This record gives sequence, C-alpha cells and structure tokens, in this order.
Amino acid sequence: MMKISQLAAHSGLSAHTLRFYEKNGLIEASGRSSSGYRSYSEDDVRRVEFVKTARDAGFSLDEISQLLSIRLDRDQHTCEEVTAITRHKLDAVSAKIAQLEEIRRSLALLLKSCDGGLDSAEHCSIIEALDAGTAAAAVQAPQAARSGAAKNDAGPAKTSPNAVRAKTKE
Amino acid sequence: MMKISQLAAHSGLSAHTLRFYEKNGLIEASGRSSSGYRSYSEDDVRRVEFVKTARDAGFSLDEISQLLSIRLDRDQHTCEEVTAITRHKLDAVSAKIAQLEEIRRSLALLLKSCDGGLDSAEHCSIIEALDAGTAAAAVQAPQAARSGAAKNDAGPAKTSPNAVRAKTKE
DNA sequence: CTTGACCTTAGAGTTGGCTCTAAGGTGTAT
DNA sequence: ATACACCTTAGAGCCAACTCTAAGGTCAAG
Repeated sequence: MMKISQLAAHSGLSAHTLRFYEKNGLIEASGRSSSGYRSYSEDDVRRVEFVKTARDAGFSLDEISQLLSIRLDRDQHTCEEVTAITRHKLDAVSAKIAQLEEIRRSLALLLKSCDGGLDSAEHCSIIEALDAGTAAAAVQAPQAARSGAAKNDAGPAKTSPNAVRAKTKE
Repeated sequence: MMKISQLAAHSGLSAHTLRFYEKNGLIEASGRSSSGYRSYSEDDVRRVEFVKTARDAGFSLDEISQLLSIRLDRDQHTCEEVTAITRHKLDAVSAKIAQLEEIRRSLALLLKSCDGGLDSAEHCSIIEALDAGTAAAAVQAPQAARSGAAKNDAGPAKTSPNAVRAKTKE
C-alpha cells in the first residue's frame, strides 16, 4: 500500500494528476488511512500503469476509460472492440499528421522562397506570398481537405463545432 | 466598403471570428456607418486575406500579429525576421509531426499484434501490451524524446507548464 | 407596422488535460 | 512545540482559437 506521493514518484504522474484521474473515474485508491489519506494497492498501481501506458500510446482519457472497462471484464468483450478503438485512434492520428505535413510543406516552400538576408523586408517573398494568398496554394487545391477530411468517424462523434486547426503548442 | 457579413462571405471567416480578430488587434474596420456598423475598405479586406492565408499556412494568431507589423512597415524590418518566425514554426510543426509519428507507430504495432476477432478479449494482445507497459516500448526508448525535444526555441517562449501531449481533436 | 435579416456590445462557454489555490488537517523530526 | 513536508477538498484557472448568448439597435420589404 502506497501513499499518493509514492505512487506519483513511481508512475511519473503528479499527485494532482492522479487525483484528477480519480475524479474522472480512471483510477481509484482502494483504501484510505485512518486520517483519510489515499492508499493504493498493487492492483491500483497496475491500473495506474495501464493508464499511463495508454496515455503515452496516444489514447485520450475517454478512450482509456473504454479500454479500462474492457480490461476489467475481458471475457465480456471482444478483441474487435479493442481494435476498433485503436484503429479509430490510428486514423485520427494519421489524419492529423497529414494535415500537419501539408502545413509543413507550405512553410518549407515559403522558407525556400526567401533568402532571409539582413536587408529590408521591402520585397520579402514570404510577406508577398502571404499577401497574394499563394502561400498555401498547393495545400488549398484539394478542396475536400480543409474543414472536413476524416470527420466521418464512428467513435465519440461529438460533432465538435470547431474546425480542425493546426495547434503546435510550443 | 463592405459590411461585416459581406466580408465574412468573401473571406470564409465568420463575422464572429472577424470581430474576435479585431478584438485581438489583428484586423480593423477603417470606418463605421452612421448607425455604428463596421465598414471595411479594400485595404482592410487585403489585410483580412493576409491573416486568413497566414492562418491556413499554420501560423498562430500571435505569429500573425508579428507578421502583420512587419508587413505594415516593411522597410523597418528584415527578411531575416520573417524567416526566423517561419523557421521557428516549421521546427515546431516538424517536432509535432515526429511526436505523432511515434504515436502512430505504437498504435500500428498494437493493431498488428491483435487479430481483432469476435471472440473474447480474454487474451487480447493490445490489452496485454498496455498492461505490461510494452505498448510504446520502442517509443519510450529514446529518453530525450518525451517531455523535451524542440523546446529550446526562441519564439514566444511562454515556458508552458503542460507537457507536449498528443491532441487529435476528433 | 411588423417581420425578419442584419448589426452592435460585453462577456460567458467550449475543448482536453491538466495545474494550481485556498484553507485546512496530519505526521514526524528536532 | 514548532517547523516542515505531506495529505485532504472543492473549485478556479490555463491554453488557443474560436463560438455563442443576451439584450438590444437598424434597415429594407411587404
């Protein structure tokens, strides 16, 4: 039985995050000390490790919830369910990569067009390309690529109103 | 001179988004009608198009602000400044792609290991891999890749506390 | 003269995954 | 006894880029 900070050190997740995961039903501490401190059994620890591994593999907390309920009751579920979640995620990741690759391509084209010298940007070809709307010309061509693309998926399907923007989170 | 809904139709941005961009100093309407309606000059329209193109090319609103101030006063700036912003973005996008490719690889490995059949998930190799912590084994190996990698950039440098998670936004 | 489409503003809500704060109780070493 | 590190909770704040709401004013058509 370990306390939360020990589990935090062990798992590489912060105590805050562990409590957050608990609040969201991903994990739990099977016991409490007399003073109310959480105490984690070996089973609890294994569950936390599962969550951590799944998170590192790219699954969202929501997907991890689904995987956890399958894990808890394996013989009531099929491999097909598991592969469906995984395939769905793989598709989403692939779509995101494709989108970022288009962006990378237009950025690389912009960069290639400009010498980057220290003289005035009066005729900077990057600014000019953005001005002329030709920056991502090659990207814009395939009309289906913009706000749609890999949106017709069965998964959570929250019909999120916000389009698929870039997001690099620096 | 056009009204906001006309500009919205023209630019492909919503009127809401145009007002939002204005509030953030990206664009402006150089005039107002007697009743307070925004009216956009051709210059305003060109600026909006610039913003839209830059956004489609993958720049954040913050980066677009920088590009706009260079555009406004080209001879006070150098190509080097522009390429620095662009290169910085390109690096961030590349790092993100690399990260997603690692995730894609581990998902593909998981999928490959499981037949996905309709029989019980009792011995599902995906669940087992996540349980054993071997799901992303190949990914975890390079120790520098996790919470660091392309973090030493000069740009906005907000030292964001949250690590670089996946995010696919389905 | 009313309907309905447009416009205005300030400000709140959305998304996912944390991250932190406030205000307090507990445990242990000196 | 007192400092200090740890634990508890509910709930707020953060990030980007929107997206929407409320509560009202404007304008052209029928």
